[in-house]
Amino acid sequence: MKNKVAVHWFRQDLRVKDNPSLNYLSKKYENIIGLFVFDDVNRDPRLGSASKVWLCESLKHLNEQLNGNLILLKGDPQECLEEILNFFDVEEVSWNRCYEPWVIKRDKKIKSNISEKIKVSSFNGSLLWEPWEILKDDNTPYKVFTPFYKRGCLSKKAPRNPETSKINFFNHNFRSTNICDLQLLQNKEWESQTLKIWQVGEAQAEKIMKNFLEEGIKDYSDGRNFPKKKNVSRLSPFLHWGQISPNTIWYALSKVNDVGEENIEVFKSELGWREFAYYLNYHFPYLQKENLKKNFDNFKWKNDEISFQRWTKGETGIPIVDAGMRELYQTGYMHNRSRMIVGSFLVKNLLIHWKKGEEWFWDCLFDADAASNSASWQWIAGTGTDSTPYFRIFNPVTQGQKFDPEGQYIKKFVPELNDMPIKYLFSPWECPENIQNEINFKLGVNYPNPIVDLKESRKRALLTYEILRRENSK
DNA sequence: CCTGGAGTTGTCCTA
DNA sequence: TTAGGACAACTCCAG
Repeated sequence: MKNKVAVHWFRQDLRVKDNPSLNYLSKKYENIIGLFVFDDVNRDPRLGSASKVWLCESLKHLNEQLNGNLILLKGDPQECLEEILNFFDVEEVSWNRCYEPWVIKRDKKIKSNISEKIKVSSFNGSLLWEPWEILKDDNTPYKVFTPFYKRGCLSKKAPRNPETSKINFFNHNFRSTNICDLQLLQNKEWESQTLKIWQVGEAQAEKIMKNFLEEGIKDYSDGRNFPKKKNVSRLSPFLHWGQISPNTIWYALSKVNDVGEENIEVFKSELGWREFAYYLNYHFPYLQKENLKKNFDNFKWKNDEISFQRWTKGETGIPIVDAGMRELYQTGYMHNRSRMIVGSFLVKNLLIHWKKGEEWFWDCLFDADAASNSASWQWIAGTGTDSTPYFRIFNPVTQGQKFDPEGQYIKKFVPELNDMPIKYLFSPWECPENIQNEINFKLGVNYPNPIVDLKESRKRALLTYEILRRENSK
């Protein structure tokens, strides 16, 4: 079987290590062609701005890993594949699966079309457990995380062990689009600014993981709640694009010693939440667009564009919320604790539809992931199958005091409040005028008044839910 | 089919 | 100051 050419179609698996499709092909074929298609035809929704930046950087790295032999094309993958099949003497095409509804639909069609002339194989390169393999005894999908994870996943077979093969990428003379011609970048200041704290690529993913396992995992269970601490992995963008496999992380965790079983288990369960999001998106393909809990369909969301804009800019006048939103805009990332706080604030205090928040995150996050993003927004909004109960409304003042006790996170992203005494840092609207004068600060000038009263808006949210409940019981 | 226990991440009030 | 219970009811899940 040697000396034949096979095509590996890269999608959300931009890595060479532990890549099941590549492993499979490399055992059968001497020469492998690596293809990436920027599909701007079928994609739903379109890539967010941050994702485009990440992808652009990633493709540069991947091309280097392939010694410049990555074939980069733009358009409809079906047509691109046909072109390659006509040019080379291709024996087999293979890829790792994606799980978004639109991709499943697209790939199914492509597979049935080209498998008439050529062998096509697909693999699991991005999940620890296939969504269709985890079902309850009655063969229906789980809706609650804990039984899904513990009984559904952990008691099933262990995840695939990571494996890396030696791969020969074919030195070809086929056309390849210049990365710049994909028009992923708009030469905006924002693009280079956000990238500053990141280095993209497979090698970097491994480095970050190693560093996290040495430094961050130690106090993960507790420390992950504090935005200023270095206890979160920040591997999410790499996981999304497959620059590291969850399997690699899963088994690397098992080899870590002396950091406490609890920390390891909690981090593993976070990988479990990622699985759960993909699982929900697979079994409930409307996850991205509609409430999982249908009884929320009549909820009276507010159409408040002005408040929404101020939320996106981090100008709500609530320090911890603004810090989170500015972290997002400035770094393409937001700490998990802040995500919950700003999410709760948008959906409950402002009564703005979770979909609006989901879309903003989609555009700004380097780790923008359709399944995780939608599932998490539905969780915080209370519209998900297994979500926070509606009466649980985060108090951003308390949250700040608890999880940013010294205010370092707030001050980093909201430097206007640098001199604010800690007593008023989380609620500057309570700072008396004489103290404001002392620190040369004026509320409403140097930093905005809060756009809503926290107590009032909390009451209003509870009332709105109460109305929904009554409407539904009619 | 029935039944009982459980459900990521909170807040507020009260004693 | 602090710990404990209420918050509201439902659906999910497993025996």
